[in-house]
Amino acid sequence: MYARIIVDITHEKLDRTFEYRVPEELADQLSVGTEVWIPFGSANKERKGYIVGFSGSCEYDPGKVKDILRISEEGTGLEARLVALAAWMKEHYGGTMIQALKTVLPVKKRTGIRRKRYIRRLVSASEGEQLLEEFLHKNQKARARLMAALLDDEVIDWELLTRKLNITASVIQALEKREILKIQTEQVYRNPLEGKKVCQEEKQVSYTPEQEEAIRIFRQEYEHGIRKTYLIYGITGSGKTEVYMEMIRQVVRSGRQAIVLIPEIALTYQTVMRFYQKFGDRVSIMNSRLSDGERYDQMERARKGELDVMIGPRSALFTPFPNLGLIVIDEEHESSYKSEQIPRFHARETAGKRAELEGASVVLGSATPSLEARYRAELGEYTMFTLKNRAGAGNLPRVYVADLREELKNGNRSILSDRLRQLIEDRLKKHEQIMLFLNRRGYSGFLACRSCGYVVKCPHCDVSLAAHRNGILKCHYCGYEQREIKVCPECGSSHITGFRAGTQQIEDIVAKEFPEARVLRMDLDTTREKDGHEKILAAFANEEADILIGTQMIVKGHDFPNVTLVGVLAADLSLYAGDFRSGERTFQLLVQAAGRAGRGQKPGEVVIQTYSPEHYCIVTAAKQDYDSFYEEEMRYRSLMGYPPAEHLLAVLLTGEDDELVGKGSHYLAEYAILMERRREEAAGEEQECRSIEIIGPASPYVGKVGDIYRRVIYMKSEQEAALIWLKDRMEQYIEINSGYQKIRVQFDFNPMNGF
DNA sequence: AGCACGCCGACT
DNA sequence: GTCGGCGTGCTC
Repeated sequence: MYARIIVDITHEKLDRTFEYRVPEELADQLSVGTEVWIPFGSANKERKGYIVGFSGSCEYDPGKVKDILRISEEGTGLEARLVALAAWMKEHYGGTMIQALKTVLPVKKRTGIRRKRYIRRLVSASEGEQLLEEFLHKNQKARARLMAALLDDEVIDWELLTRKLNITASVIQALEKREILKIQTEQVYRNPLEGKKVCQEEKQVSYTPEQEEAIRIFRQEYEHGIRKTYLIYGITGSGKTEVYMEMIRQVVRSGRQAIVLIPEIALTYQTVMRFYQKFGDRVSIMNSRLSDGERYDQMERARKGELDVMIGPRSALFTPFPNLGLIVIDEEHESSYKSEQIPRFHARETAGKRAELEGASVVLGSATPSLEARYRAELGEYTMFTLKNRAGAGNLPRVYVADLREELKNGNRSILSDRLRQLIEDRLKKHEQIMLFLNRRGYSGFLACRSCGYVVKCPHCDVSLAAHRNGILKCHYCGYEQREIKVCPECGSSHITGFRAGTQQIEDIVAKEFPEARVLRMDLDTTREKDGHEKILAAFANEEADILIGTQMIVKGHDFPNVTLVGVLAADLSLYAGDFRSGERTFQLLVQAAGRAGRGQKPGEVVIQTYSPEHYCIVTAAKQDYDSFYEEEMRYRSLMGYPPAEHLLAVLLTGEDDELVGKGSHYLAEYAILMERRREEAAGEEQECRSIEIIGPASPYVGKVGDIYRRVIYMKSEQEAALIWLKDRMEQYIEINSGYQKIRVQFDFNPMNGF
């Protein structure tokens, strides 16, 4: 018997499998995911590897195949469970086992010099010049290149030298021996929370009856060994965090550990401190600002049992706790929980699998639960707790919907409705603050009638068509095309145009209309500088400005007590963004934006400007009525077969040659149809078989990025297993066919953003 | 990543 | 010839 093994995943050049013979005595102890020691390379250096598969015969020259040495002692238990999780991720999200392993076991052992490495020049500039002469004279090109680089900069990082200047490690090492340079590694280890004072005074918290109920049921079930997924649906201010903390305390008390996932953007000092105050130094945080070393150090502390709670974004899900008891996912609906890298896993689903492997529970929380989570709750797979009452003071804001069609009829062509303009004036007088929010996405515009609100949609997919410069309207799901229309088919108006408005333009308009107001703008341009984000928010919090204008980024987190007016300038922009989640995203954004108004003592008001005031997303958001929104949205998803009603697999093909990508996607779609037909025939009378619908290939929203061309094929099915089966077939097909060598194919299950 | 091998100019 | 350094390709 032979095993396919991945050798030491820390090196990218070894990103493939090798075949090894399985010794008789080990045969019954090995399985996929087992960590083993193997001889590798001409020196038979002992290295660790992971088994990713078995076969009876070997493809490689049998004379050269070596034996597995032994099972790695460390690789049992925890490690094996994480590797099993990686195998599940590979299966469910596509990609290679190596990519999956790299995601799950982020920074491997501190073998030698991992982390960031720098080269420092030890000799003086004049000595360096001499050496450079010497190397040039002796025709030692690599050394000369290195020396010249070191004369320009005393310290250079390793990657730059090896990648860009093509200098090999042996050259650097040779010069190190001659004491011309020094190899330095960044090695700063510290607890990111160290130095922050711990005030462990147990504040007496009183819970609302709803909070108490959730805590009681969780405790009861947890004590009885019941492990499952809970969904806490709680409006803003209903005290979800207190509930999580009590649940975590319960779990920690029983000797187990907890992971708390929060969206990167919400990883604020306040949130972390709340946990820190409750759990002291047995809490650690993980964020993108930590260096690899610090991150590894935190992982190591978790593994050794020095921590009880880990807080962090998506990647914290893989914290190697020895005895994991609970995974909390706050703001569960956030799209940042879906990975943009292969494997494109969703933290919610992956947390479910990890919890199952570890014997842990999962708690999801949101004020606007994702359709997926709410649907699972309805199916009875999740237990839902509802927190409808605010824990503290504070009232829900008053929401107005401004009909931009009416404004147009009354001769107002401005970007600000009369209502919004009046309210802005009022707030400026009262010295209260205002947020203006433009929910723009970077997609090409859709076509809408400014007179009646009609939006041109795809007849097959019920998503808006995207306007292209050549006067063609395209559907990016199925490839449907039609000519741009000049007159609205509903009302005959010629005011049918694409939407185009940027934060910059809005800033100009606002400045012109309210010259006395102090305006801050927050978008990609103004936050590019380091900490630009925080600087702007801090300035606004200090009331250095009256009006803050921005995109998505201003509505998440951050309380500004003096903000009493929020204006959503064009709700339609995200409503017709052209993918099946547009409605859900719009509802979430509107509810969140509304939540920004009136966080302090003063009551808040919200103005939602739209051309479609009767659209259910707008109506339900204005009333803050999640349940009605869910009903409507779910009806739409079921009708169209979109997730979570059915499963959707997006296959994204990219490559430098447009024609090649076109052909490749065409053949792949043909092959998928063929396989699907064969699958149906094979299943024959077996009733379990349901069909897969294959749509496309089509050009995605962004048909070309840099010089890379893209195509997308969508596949829908009620059965996830059928889609996984088809994905496996396609992966095989791609591997055998040489035509796909120059095309990258990615799979994305239930994508968050349309392509 | 490490190691072997083949290539190339420099020097005994 | 042959030595030392460079770049490339392979490792089951």
